[in-house]
Amino acid sequence: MISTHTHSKKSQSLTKNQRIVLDLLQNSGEPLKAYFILDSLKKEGLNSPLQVYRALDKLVELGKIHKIESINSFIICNNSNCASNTAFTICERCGKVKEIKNKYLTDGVSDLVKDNQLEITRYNLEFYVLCKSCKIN
Amino acid sequence: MISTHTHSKKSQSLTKNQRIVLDLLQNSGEPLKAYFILDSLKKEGLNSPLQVYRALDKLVELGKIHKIESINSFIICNNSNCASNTAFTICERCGKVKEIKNKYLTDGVSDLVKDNQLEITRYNLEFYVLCKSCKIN
DNA sequence: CTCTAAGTGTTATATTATTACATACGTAAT
DNA sequence: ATTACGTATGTAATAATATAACACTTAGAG
Repeated sequence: MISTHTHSKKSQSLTKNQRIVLDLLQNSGEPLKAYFILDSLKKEGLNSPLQVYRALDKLVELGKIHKIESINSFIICNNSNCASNTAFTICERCGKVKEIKNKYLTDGVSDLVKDNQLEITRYNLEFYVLCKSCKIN
Repeated sequence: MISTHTHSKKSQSLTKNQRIVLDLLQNSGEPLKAYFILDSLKKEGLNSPLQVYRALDKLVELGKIHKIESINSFIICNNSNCASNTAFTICERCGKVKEIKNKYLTDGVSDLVKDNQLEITRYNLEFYVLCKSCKIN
């Protein structure tokens, strides 16, 4: 953030590996596991786990994807700027994951911060649910 | 839950492996990793990861301990009856974990359920913070 | 052009968790 | 008391997830 007139590096400068990993997650829309990503991108030139994990780490850092801790999976961020704060529902029956952004939730988080005098840097919320279609069937 | 006058099985019938794993977590109070537990309990007769994981699974199921997904660790439940709902703060600097139970938070969760018509079966909330002592130093 | 930060490619290895299978144990119904 | 059944055990093997170490390359700032 030193130069002012150049294009922001962060918005453009994804490397090849970061790009292809991001594209895969984007096209998928679903949470994917690192080794699945590796297998899927062998033909694009990814050969080792580390290449995948490095790209994933960077993309998480940039807020472009999220890690869903309880299923060791990564998913594209569907908000433009949720940074490192994430909240998901995960269907216990079919495994379907949805990212949620909810006024009540964010308010709840704010209150929690206030109440406990915590300095929350980020959060990861995982709600296990029975999704609507699984509820019906 | 068929017989009524016998002691509740669930409250008493921990097996030896479940007992020693629970005791370790109880005495520790900190989150412990499965393989650390294994090493610690070699002298008590635990020999394989599976023995540990089976005990841990059962204890989680009984609500006596929780898994903290983002650090692959297990911690004693400090509430008597939070079932499978968990909320933790994790200090990003020192790693210290605290289980939290907070009116604002549970209210927020309730609202979220109402708002999204979700049938939440359980949740796992992990808040990364700078804890008080790390904040000072 | 040169320096530097970040990324790459590769091999090896560490860490976390499960499968499979044979055996034992505890409780309840016969 | 014996059988049947659900749950736990012990053990070996292996799968799944993630990182360390090291030499090399690239892109962008000055």
